[in-house]
Amino acid sequence: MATGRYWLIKSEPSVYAYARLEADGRTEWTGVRNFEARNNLRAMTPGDLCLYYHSNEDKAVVGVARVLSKPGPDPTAPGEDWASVDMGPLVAFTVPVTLATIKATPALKDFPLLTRSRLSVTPTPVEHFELVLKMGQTKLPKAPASKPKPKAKPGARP
DNA sequence: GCCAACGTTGGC
DNA sequence: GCCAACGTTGGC
Repeated sequence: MATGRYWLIKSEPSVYAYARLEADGRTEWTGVRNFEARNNLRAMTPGDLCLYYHSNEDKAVVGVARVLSKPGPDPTAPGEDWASVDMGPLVAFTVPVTLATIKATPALKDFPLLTRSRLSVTPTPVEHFELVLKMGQTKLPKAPASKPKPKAKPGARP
């Protein structure tokens, strides 16, 4: 299916904050040194959306990033079997969704951020993605990349 | 700054 | 192939 998958990626804000991704416009997501996280990176396809979590200092999901390239080798580990992808900013959350809030939300008790707390790249079920987005009082920008226009609902607005 | 969780390494 | 030791992540 053309519809992309959903992920959660982590970064310490002092190392690479979401605001910096917005300033840069695009960055190569490198430095993942965990096999499972690497395999998750390799499963990404362009257009996939990632919740962007600030670990340590903020402990909150602060925005949505978008995968801009196919996965490739991680240039920061030449000759080794790691992976990277290009990421770009999509939208910053109106309100950060804190870890405390997530933990206090029963519908998110199986959110991989909680159940796989030490993994820096985790797949995220679409319902978790949408709920966190809603909790961040944020909507995705309309018609991002290569998706067909949404169909008008029959008998909708005048 | 401490500590729990857990992935990774290396000895046997 | 098991398991203890070690290192790292990340919350508190």
